[in-house]
Amino acid sequence: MESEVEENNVMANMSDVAKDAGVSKSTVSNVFSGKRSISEAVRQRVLESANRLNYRPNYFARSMVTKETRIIGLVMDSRKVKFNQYNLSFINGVLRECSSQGYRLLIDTLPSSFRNKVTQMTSEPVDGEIILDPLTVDERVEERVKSGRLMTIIGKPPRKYEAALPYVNNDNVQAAETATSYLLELGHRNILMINAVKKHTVSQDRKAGFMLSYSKRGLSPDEELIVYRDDAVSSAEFGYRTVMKWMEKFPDITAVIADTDQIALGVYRAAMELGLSIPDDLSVIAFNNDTVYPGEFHPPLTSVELNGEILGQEAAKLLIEQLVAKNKLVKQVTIQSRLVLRASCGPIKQGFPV
Amino acid sequence: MESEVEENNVMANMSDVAKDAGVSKSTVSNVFSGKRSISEAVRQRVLESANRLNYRPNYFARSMVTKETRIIGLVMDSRKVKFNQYNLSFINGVLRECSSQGYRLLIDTLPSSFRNKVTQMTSEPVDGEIILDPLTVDERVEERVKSGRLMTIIGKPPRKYEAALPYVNNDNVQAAETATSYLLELGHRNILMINAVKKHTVSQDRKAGFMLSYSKRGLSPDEELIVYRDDAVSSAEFGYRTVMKWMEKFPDITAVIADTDQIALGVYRAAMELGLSIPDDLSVIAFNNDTVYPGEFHPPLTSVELNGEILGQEAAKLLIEQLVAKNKLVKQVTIQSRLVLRASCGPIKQGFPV
DNA sequence: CTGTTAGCGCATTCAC
DNA sequence: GTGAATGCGCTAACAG
Repeated sequence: MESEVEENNVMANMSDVAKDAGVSKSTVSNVFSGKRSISEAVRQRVLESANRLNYRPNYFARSMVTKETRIIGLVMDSRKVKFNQYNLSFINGVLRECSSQGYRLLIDTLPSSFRNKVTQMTSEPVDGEIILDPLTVDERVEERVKSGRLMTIIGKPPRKYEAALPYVNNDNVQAAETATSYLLELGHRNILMINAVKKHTVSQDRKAGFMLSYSKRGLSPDEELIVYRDDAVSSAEFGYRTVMKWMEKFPDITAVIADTDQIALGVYRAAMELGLSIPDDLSVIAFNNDTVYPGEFHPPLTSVELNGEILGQEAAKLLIEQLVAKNKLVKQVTIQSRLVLRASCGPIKQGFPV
Repeated sequence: MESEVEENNVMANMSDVAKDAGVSKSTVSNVFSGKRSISEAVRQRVLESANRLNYRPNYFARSMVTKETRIIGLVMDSRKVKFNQYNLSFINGVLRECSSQGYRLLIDTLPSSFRNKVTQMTSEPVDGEIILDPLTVDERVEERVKSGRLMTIIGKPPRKYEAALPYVNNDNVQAAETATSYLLELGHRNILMINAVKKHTVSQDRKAGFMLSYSKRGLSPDEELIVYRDDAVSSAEFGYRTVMKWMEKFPDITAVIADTDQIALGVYRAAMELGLSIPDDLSVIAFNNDTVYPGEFHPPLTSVELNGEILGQEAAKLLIEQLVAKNKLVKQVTIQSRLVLRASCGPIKQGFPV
């Protein structure tokens, strides 16, 4: 009993197994690495010994000589130490790809205060990294470019590196255009666009798509109907207040495009309070950020699926491609969004002013 | 130019730095490990050389000799390859603790089909692990106990190891009792309890807390008012349908306890449709699973905060304690839930039957 | 306070 | 097919 426990704690190494199986170390090595074929008899003998001794090749010793870790790093925004729900969909996508290609995922969230201490200044134990929430000027990217580390960015990379770094991103112009066009086709003309925060580039892209959709039809929107989210109140509250306020000033609004699910939550409440039926009196579309499931709205929310998971998966795929190619291949992937029709949009009411 | 790029790609090692700074390898080692004090002059000289050569100590080489990785593994349920939003709060908690103690987090999600291939059978590059979503009989735990690996479990551990393994868990009995007592104190007697799925142990604990609260007051609930969630429809839909159905059969229901935020979403909709005002006609409490922010309900949802983040943080803390102590210390942490009063509950209407 | 030496556990030349 | 050396980059004992 005692000794059993003892054995478990002291990890056997390759020599132990070689000795036990009566073969040389390199034979054991080849059994586990599969690099050279070993006779089935010997193979079995080695595997048995290994099993009996509870042996597994040491991850680090192997990595040290092969110079690869088969670990991918996920680098989050260091200003916050928290993933949000949209990040979660990226992660799940990354995870799916890693899992299918045999990579592990390391969350890199050590504050720079830590990393800059001399005793913490180590190389990262990863083959490459995925950068989340890139900034227009991003020192994480800067630092990695300088030391020649491999990476892929999710989102729009720092302008400086836009042509030099691989990234995956949504086509935000197209996303907004898709939503807008759908509503225009239904006959809506006065569409309230509750946009992202103004300082994020995504809001500019969305505005562009919105405008583009109108102008392609020889129309032009009332720019007063584009309102930017502000951070002061919660998303739902902002959606609610905006609709309440704008509907009063522009009573001929017949449709709303909402930046996120949560905003749509507020839009729904405002509609309810104003006695507006969705979709009969008001059509609603949201850019889906996987926060509230569209099916949990009533009526189910028509949305532009941003596909966070796909983005994450593509990012992982792109990074692993680089690792295998062992050079920095610069490839940019744009994911088109898809409009998923549910029940929150309808044609404009007959007799309404157009 | 050329050579600059070249230098970046070929990682310098300790000997290079030692040579460049004119000192021995061990001096360089000590500068970076901080194990022995080095004269400031030499220290600076070494740091400069390191900086110039873009040197950082190799993570794996260090780990190989120190026998510690300063990496914690997060082991998810291998049947699914996806984190849900409740998992996310655990992760954020774990991350916060890791970040403050200088540990990295490795997501372990490789399918066992992969891990069982001989060429993939390596030791895990972690010092210890946190197990998510434990099952009543869990082979992940089984396997780790056998090989003597350190771990901490979030949730209720397999019965077999309940006394032998460290874990952190909510006090689900207390959580349900708190919610129920609050409503009973407000005068409610007919409380609809929309419970978790029956096969999960949590639903039994919640039922126990519910019953306990009544019996402490010499009351006893109508057990028909305890209904278990089923997986057939979405959470919100289930909440909606249940309230619609039960209110018809038991029109004297004046309060609802909902298993999750999403269910509460459906409860709110049902109330709206039945013309019931919250909280005047119907009080609502939910166990908060961080899915929809309570403030995004209208009126804001009173809830029992399950504190997923705290759970995650405590789990990490517990695991790191073990790592430092270098032995399996068995300690179990129970987190009490807190009732957060918002605006969805009120006293029972006067004149109502009690 | 600094330098020398010997491994950590493995993969990878080579010979056989 | 198999086995004996060499070294990956580092830390930890030494000795000076």
